[in-house]
This record gives sequence, structure tokens and C-alpha cells, in this order.
Amino acid sequence: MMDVKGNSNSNSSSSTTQSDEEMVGDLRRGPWTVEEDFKLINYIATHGEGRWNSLARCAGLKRTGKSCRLRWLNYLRPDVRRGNITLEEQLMILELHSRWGNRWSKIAQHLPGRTDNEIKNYWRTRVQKHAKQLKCDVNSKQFKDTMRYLWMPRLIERIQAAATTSSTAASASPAATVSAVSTNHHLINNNDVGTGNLVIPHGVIDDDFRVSHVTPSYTPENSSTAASSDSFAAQISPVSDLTTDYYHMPVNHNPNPDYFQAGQVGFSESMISPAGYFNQGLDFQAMEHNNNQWVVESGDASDNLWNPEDIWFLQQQMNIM
DNA sequence: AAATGGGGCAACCGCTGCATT
DNA sequence: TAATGCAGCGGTTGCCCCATT
Repeated sequence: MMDVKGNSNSNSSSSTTQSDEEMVGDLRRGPWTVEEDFKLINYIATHGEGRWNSLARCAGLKRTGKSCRLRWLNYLRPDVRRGNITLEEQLMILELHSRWGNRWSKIAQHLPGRTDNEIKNYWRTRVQKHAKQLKCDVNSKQFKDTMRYLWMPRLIERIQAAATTSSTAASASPAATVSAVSTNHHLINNNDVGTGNLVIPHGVIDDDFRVSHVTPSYTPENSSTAASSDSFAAQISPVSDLTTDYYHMPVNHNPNPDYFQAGQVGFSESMISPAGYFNQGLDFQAMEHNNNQWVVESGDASDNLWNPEDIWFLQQQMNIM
């Protein structure tokens, strides 16, 4: 069994040194051995999961029920999806986290095969890292706005680019794909994840994953209004056909008042102007000094959230203040 | 080549809510 | 109704690997 980092069963290395693993009373703790994994898998294959405490006893595992449950759900379960978080999944996580906060299990329910632990780790290691680089709190409004107006459109563009290059045979634009899926009323299903289809729009989705809110389009009228978050949003991502499509979707049809709180009112009422935004939140001098770091430290390609275009834009915002 | 620091991931801990008795 | 046990969730920790010095 290989983990994400390519280790041969991340914990099995300890299986040869079982004698020095930690024992608390009659219970074992720490990394699972291959034998333990087999015991758990075999037992669940025969008897099913659930009733974890008795399962642990009956399976002959010197583990707590909680430990067995965790091992099964996060690692051994056959439908656990391993490997890098895809762009679509990143977008999904950002979107859902903006709605629900640290409700990892709830978010995980909409990412088939991904565990809450994995999503939580992703958030802590990737997203929080970028917040740290921006010198702002991950829960701050500035960072949330940055995610919504810069990071997510960027992800959409990259998904679009990937889809365009990989699906020329289908001759369907990503926007068309999204549109088709959206009208299907269920944007997310197992088949969509990881297929390259864009399954999440730049908007807020309701519990049935309908498109329930989109950012209004950028117009000359609102462009002159410094306090317009919409104009900011549109400027951020000026080259995105996909986002343009979303922005032109007319109105919010979601009857759920909570939705408006989170996705619309919150931004339009409290969004500060781009100038104020940058004044208050982001240390762009620090960013400028670390331009190379932004790219280099971001790791693999799927983690490069900021490119020179973005940074150029952000610096322009600084200049017009 | 060795030391060191950071990143990433798996696992544990503590708390909460629910079901059962 | 209170007590108890269990499942699940989110936060945190510890360890391993890798890149850098």
C-alpha cells in the first residue's frame, strides 16, 4: 500500500519494530502495522463496519474502537481516493469552506473519496501557508476576499485551460460544460470528480449543488465605484471567459436566506474598496520582496496560486491608491 | 556527507451529541 | 430523567521525508 508520498505503507516501516511501539495498558498506539491492517480489513469484509469498540475486540486488535474507525475511514476503506488534490477539488474546498468554515466532514461529503482528515490537512498545510505568506489571518476578511476574488478565479482559469487542451475532440468549451452541468441541477457526482469537467462555478451553491449565486458582471457603471466589490472581482480576472459567463448569469434564485448572508450580502455590504482592501490587509512590499518565493515555495504546479500576472495586478492596485 | 528546518501526513486527544438503559 | 457508552468531529501532535545549507 502506498501513501501520497510514495512510501510503502506509511506506517508499516514500524511493523518490524513492533516490540518498541507504545503500549498503553493492553492497547497499542501509534502507527498501524501491516498485520493490523489485514486483521481490520478482513474483519470488516466479513462482518461489516460499525460498533467499533466491539469490532476492535472481536478482530483481535489491541486498539481502541476509535483508532480502528479512524484507520478504516482515513486509510483502508477501498474507496479512499489518494493522490494530489485536483484543481477541481481545491476549488470545491475553497468554495465549501467559505460557506461552512471548518466543517471538514461536511466538506468531505461533497468530495467523494476524500476524507475530512485529508481536507483538513490540505487546508492547514496549503491554504494557511498562503495566508501566512500574506501576513494575514486565514479567517480574516482580507484573506477570504483574496480567495474569492483572486484564488478561485485563478483556479477556474486553470481548470478551463486544462479542459480546453484535453477536450478539443469533444469541441465543447469548459463554459459550455459548466452550463450543461449546471442545468442538470446536480453539479457534483462521483463521475465528475477528477474527470477534468468543471463542476463548480464561481458562485455559491446550495445544498443540492445548484448554482444559486453568481457574482454580477463587471460594467462601466460599477467600474467607477471604488467600493464596488463586483468591479474588483471582474478586474481581478479579466481574461476569464468562464468567469465572465458566470458573472453574466442574471439573478439569485435561491430561496435560502442563509445563502444570501454568506454569499452575497456579506460581500457587498462589507467589502471594502480595492484600495482600502490592499491598505488594510496585504503587505505587498513584503510580497514584492518575495516574488520569487511565491512561485518557488508554492511547490507543484497545482499549488501555484499566484503568477506574475496576479502580482502585477496587485501592484497596480497599490499604485492607484 | 552531515546537520537542520520545514512540509506533509497519519494518528491521537478531547469534546460534543446521540442512543440506549 | 439521569447515567452511561459510543460514534463522530475538529484540533493538535509526532514522525518521516526531503530540500537546503
